[in-house]
Amino acid sequence: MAEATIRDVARKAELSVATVSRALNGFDNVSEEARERVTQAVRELGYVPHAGARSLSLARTNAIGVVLPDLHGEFFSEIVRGMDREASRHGYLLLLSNLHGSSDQAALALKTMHGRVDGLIVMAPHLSAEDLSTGLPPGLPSILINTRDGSGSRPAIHLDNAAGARAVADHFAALGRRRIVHVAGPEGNIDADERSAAFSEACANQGLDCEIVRGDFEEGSGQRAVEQLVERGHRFDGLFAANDNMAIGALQALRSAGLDVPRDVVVAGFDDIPLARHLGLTTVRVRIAELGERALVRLLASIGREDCPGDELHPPELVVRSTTKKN
Amino acid sequence: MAEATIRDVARKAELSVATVSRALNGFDNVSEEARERVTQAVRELGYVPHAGARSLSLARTNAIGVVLPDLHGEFFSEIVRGMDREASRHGYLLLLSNLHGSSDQAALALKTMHGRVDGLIVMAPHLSAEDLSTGLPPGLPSILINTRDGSGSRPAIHLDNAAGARAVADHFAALGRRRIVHVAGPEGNIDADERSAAFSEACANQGLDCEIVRGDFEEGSGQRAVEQLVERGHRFDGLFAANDNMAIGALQALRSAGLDVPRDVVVAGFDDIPLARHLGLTTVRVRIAELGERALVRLLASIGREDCPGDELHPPELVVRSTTKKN
DNA sequence: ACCCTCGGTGTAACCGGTTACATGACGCCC
DNA sequence: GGGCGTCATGTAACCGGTTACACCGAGGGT
Repeated sequence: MAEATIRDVARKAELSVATVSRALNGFDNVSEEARERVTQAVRELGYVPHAGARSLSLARTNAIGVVLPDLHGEFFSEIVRGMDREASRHGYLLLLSNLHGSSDQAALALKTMHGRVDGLIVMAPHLSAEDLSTGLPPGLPSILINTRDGSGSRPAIHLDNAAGARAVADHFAALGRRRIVHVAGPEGNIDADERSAAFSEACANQGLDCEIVRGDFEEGSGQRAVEQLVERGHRFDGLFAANDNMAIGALQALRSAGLDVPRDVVVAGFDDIPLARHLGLTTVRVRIAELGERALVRLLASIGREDCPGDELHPPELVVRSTTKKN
Repeated sequence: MAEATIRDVARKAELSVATVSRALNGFDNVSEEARERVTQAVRELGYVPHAGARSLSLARTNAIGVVLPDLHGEFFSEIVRGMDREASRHGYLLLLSNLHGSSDQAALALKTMHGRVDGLIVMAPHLSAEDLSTGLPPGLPSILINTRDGSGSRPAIHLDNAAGARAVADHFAALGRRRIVHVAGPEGNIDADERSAAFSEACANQGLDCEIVRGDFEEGSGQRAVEQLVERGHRFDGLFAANDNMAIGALQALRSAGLDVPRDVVVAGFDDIPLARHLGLTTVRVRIAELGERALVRLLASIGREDCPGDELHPPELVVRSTTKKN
């Protein structure tokens, strides 16, 4: 039983494909009788329209491409959830592509989307502006999230990493902490870079001593960072990790080393993943799902008519919990 | 600048579309010179092949449809991650569709996939076998996860909910607990139903007293369940929630009520989300990502050649942590 | 010199839908 | 009865690729 096509339906209903197509799409210039015969034939044949073919002739796919880096769990799940919520509200599907790895692979992933989607959401904190502009199919509406883009010519959404980092430095200063450690994210990642640059600047402004060690956004790297600091006898009374994952690893290591949080060391993270709330971790809240939702809204707008390109800066918000609360 | 098509490339390179197509796809019966001219023209025009059109003529999309219910965060993220890992290894993209809501909507979502994907992964614990068989496009390879399917005629993967639930009951019995509460998931959800049925049967076998209250898989419902039990003075020394989310809510409520875990009440959940490890929650480990990975592997197999339909049962594993550890 | 093979190329049909345009039937009005 | 508008329907081109098949020229064997 080969798949039935619209021509099979037309034959069975003794009508032309045009009429069948019109009937299926609810046009009003179709007689009641024809409509009847069509639904009958559809039922008998078990016909299901071929979405791919439809897209081709309509030049419209009702799908949005989502290109994400290989993300730490919570963040990924939340941002996709936000996008999905908005997408399904408007009858769009999400086509997912994780670009693990090299920029060649990234360019390929972007090209693969052409002709499959009506628009593209790209989040690639580790790609250069150049990789991006060569990779992005021209003429395909797209929106960038937390991505380097010199041009400013495309719609983009950025997280205000600097504001978040400053809030943490100010908070530490207000608590009277002076010797701070910052566990940064991987070099070249734009979020990591912005957070670390803004944080050390803010520390300098507040007269805080700030030591930077490098991590990779994974829990284990936060843990190792603290272990090494303790081992070489570095003293500090405040720790800011560039994301919650690393902060959580750091927490464990601090406690293993017999240091009390928040008495001996105050700890803060970044992102506000659900786990942070449960562990009482002070952090910078990002409202990830909203970010995804907003990206989709703007993308749909720019698919509809020409939408103003331009950056949009999402303000984060410091959430103080027990890892920095004086008691 | 309208999008360049393969015919534009052919014109510019002064070749036929056939030769261009062959050159682009790396056939070996193309002269070196022609190949050269094609790459040149492609560069000048900024040509990117139209994946949708390609799919139509090849009858192959290199995409897998994933239909999931509206999932609690961790689970969603993990299972998609597993699928994605395997998919991108084989050059497939994932087309996501969350079927929030009614079974009409579900049927629609399934149909929308026809002609866009080479295969379908469906996880719909709340759909009846009937809804499914009417909704699934025939002729499209598919695999079901944790889904009611009377027929057994399709490839399917099931979680051994019963074994997991029994393991918890046995564990509680071994700890000497007698008065047990089970916070079940939403009625009609196959996972919820299987867990609750197996658990109460196992309790009966072990001579345990088991009270069942209903939740909805969300954290808040676990919390409320405990609050109500405490309020009406129900005494119990063991609690098994049908998932970790609810177990976590229950934990909070127990502590607020001044009950000590594990001394007064032992608590266990189901799923082993990352949070469970951090909170020391005893639970039934599901290896969610592996489940997703495995689904994809089997689906690809059944796309290739005819693959044996049939169930596959994934054994879960009890992980004992501090919420039930005698100290 | 002839035939055959073979490698490179082009023409046109095809995938499964949509839709501009043509057609033909019908009713209405003068 | 002729002209016209309206409505349901059909024919065929089109979306942007792939590919079966035809074609052509060159080289080799006898």
